[in-house]
Amino acid sequence: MEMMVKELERGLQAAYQLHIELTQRLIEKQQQQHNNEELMASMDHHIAVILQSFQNCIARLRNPNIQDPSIPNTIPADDAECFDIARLRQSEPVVITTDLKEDGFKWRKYGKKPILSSKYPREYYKCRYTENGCRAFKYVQMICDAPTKYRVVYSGSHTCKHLLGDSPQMLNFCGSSKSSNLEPEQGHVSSECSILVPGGQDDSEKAAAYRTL
DNA sequence: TCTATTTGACCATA
DNA sequence: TATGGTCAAATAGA
Repeated sequence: MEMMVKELERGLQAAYQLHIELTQRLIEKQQQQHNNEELMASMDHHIAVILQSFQNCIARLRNPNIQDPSIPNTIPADDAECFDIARLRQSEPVVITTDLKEDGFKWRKYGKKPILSSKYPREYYKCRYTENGCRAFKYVQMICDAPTKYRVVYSGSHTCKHLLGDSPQMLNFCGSSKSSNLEPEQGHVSSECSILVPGGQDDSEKAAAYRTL
């Protein structure tokens, strides 16, 4: 049983890595030629399906009582400390990344706070174009330093068009509409180093995903 | 001089 | 009341 979970987690992690690398290459390619939105959207869709399958299986194996993926799972206290459960329950997309390079948007840092449950401070960012009505924001928190990993939590939706390379089709955080009722832009494609955990998913899936990282 | 970052203070919430 | 989130003045860098 535990071995099955481990194997699934390994597959999930590999799928995440594939997602990250493919997305990164496609973004690079897109900056040279602007005609591969269909390919990106298609790739994103297939990878999302793969990731969801892994997450569902892991969640079910870890908690056989789960009848439906939408039913929240219980997360061990240890994990709760690591992953800030209060935030997870707000159904925001979370990204675990090893670097904080461009994610396709321009951000302005507006705050930094030490977090009690973590030895690393949390940094708060808003979209650079909030004055244009864009309500996207995120916060970044280092979750370990060797190797360096950051958890990035996104909230709100980008309504601005100021994306890197002026490619408005590049990214929209599907499922992040808790604080926005705006429609997602056409062709949501996750960004460089992104591991999307859309808000529609349940906590057990998220927790399963996090445990692998 | 403009823009981005830092940081202390204030506010909201549990 | 403790904690997290945001604001805004001060500061740094280009």
